[in-house]
Amino acid sequence: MKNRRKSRQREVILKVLRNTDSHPTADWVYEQVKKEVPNISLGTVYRNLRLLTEAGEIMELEFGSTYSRFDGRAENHYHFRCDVCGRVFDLDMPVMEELEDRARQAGGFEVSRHRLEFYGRCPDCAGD
Amino acid sequence: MKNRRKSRQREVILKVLRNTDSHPTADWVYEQVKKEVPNISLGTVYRNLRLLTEAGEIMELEFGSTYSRFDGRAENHYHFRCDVCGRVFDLDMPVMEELEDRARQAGGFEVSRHRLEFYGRCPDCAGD
DNA sequence: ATAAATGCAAAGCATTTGCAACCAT
DNA sequence: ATGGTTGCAAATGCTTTGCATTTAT
Repeated sequence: MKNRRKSRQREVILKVLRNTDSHPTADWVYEQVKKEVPNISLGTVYRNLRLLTEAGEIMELEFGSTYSRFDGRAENHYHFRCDVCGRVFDLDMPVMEELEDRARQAGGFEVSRHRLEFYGRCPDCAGD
Repeated sequence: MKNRRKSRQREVILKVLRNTDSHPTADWVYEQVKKEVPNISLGTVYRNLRLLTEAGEIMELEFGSTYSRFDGRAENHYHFRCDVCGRVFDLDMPVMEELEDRARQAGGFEVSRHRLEFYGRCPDCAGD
């Protein structure tokens, strides 16, 4: 791993992500960070989102095929994605490490992590 | 839903997907189908992959951010993705509908489906 | 006859990258 | 001084789309 220097841009990006639970896209993060660092470029946002993900500081979520969303919480947890409004919610339910044992047995894999997502309608969109 | 006419192209695409368990990309499907329908275009492959997914005949998997992979089995089942070689495997373990109840309780969502994926190393890549 | 499906090529669009300037250590 | 970081813009690369033509029903 490369030596990392700190940068204003990266710090603000991380702060923005830590202060929202909205699972924003790279572009949304860019817009927010611009308020504090007006001349930051989108490329820098992408580069730092990658670095922060690699460093285990944040989590990258790939839902629809278009763009990724980012989560300021890096520890494993589960998500719910609303089919109607597209919002992503963190779920308050325990992470079940046992599931990984079943996957190990199922195919002789070395399992290091898992991802569980639910889909449907959120309370706000329930009546559509 | 629109009326569907049958087309040679769509039939071959579905056949290719049903006869492999390799979770191919759109481009791989395109290359295979070309052997039987030499002048098919990539656009047609994409259009039909979409139609087949909407019709519930196949399943679209979004793993890495770049391209989607497709699975000829449409019923829910779980997957394992190797971090080293990138291959995706179907897991022979039961689908746990009960998980959806926990998500419902966790946030009052209407849950219609879920997705569970494991990551790590496959047997072939275990010694890296 | 009618509308769905196709091939082709152009367009879209999120993400990546090359490069010179800049800045943290 | 050294090399990680940035802004800018051009480039990528998967996927989508417009359009004239073909084809299934």
